[in-house]
Amino acid sequence: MEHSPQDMPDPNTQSERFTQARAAQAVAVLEDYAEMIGDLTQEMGEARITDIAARMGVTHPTATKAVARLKREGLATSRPYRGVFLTDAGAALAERVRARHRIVVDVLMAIGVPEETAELDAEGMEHHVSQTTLAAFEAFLTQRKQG
Amino acid sequence: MEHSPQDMPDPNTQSERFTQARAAQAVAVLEDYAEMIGDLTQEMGEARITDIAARMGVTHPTATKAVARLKREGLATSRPYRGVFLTDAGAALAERVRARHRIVVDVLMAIGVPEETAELDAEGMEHHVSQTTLAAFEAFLTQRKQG
DNA sequence: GCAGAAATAAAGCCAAGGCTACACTTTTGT
DNA sequence: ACAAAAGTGTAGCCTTGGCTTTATTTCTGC
Repeated sequence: MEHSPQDMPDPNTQSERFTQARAAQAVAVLEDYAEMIGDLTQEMGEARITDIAARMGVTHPTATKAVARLKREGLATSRPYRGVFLTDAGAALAERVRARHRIVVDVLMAIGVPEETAELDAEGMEHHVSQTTLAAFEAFLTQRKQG
Repeated sequence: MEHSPQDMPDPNTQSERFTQARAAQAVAVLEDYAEMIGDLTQEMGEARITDIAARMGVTHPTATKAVARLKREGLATSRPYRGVFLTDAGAALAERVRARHRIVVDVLMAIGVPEETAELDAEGMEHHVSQTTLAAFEAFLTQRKQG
């Protein structure tokens, strides 16, 4: 006797969702580091490995590895014992990430989430917010402001 | 001349956010598999490795490894060549995850995100939704329904 | 200008979560 | 009943992203 999964999405649809979520997660680290380097460059004049590591909550070798990956992906440059700098592509990514982060936090707060919690949760959530969802978020915020 | 990062959160606060996001990510796989096993058990009578793998979008060895981790964590049981079953703890986790998923999807849709996109994005976002945010989501949905 | 402190680099370990390839059960169909 | 198909298990490889330890370089204070 065959049971059929009436209440579940079909296997193909479902597997694509998980696959996509994994893909989003794979770029999350790049996004976070790019944004961090951008912020530090802007605020401190340069982004040093030690500061990056401290703010990301990792040890400096871990930060160094992440920067190596950024360089490999063409998002950053650095020379030994010197700071890290974003390429144009890296800066563009950082800016997109920064904007998206702000919108996610604003939406959470508009819904009633306290600011610190919004910042906390947004840090993980933002990487999974698609273009479509982001557009809906912006529309929602605009409407709230005007209404 | 010293630049001070006036527009950035202090390093400690910020590192805690990233650390927490990483912690959430670490349990995401457990949550996803637990929910999947629960769903399959309910809908098909049992959860077989092949079905789990197909729906998670991975190969069966990968699913087997994940199940091994679930067993190690006391969330599931299985015997060779037989299906996978959730322990009480696993079933409780699956139910929490299922409920949270539904709420996240509902919130996204209430904000104006199309259903399929909501399902897609929720799959990654949900793991980063804290208790506090979840409570705010529920309040938001209730208010919408009543208003 | 030099010694000690701080920062960076380099090497090597670990677990997680993907994969392929191959071996072995179990189920199925005739 | 037994051969073929399907399902499952196991081994081994890769990358990522953590970590510690140890070297090297740069910076700083006197």
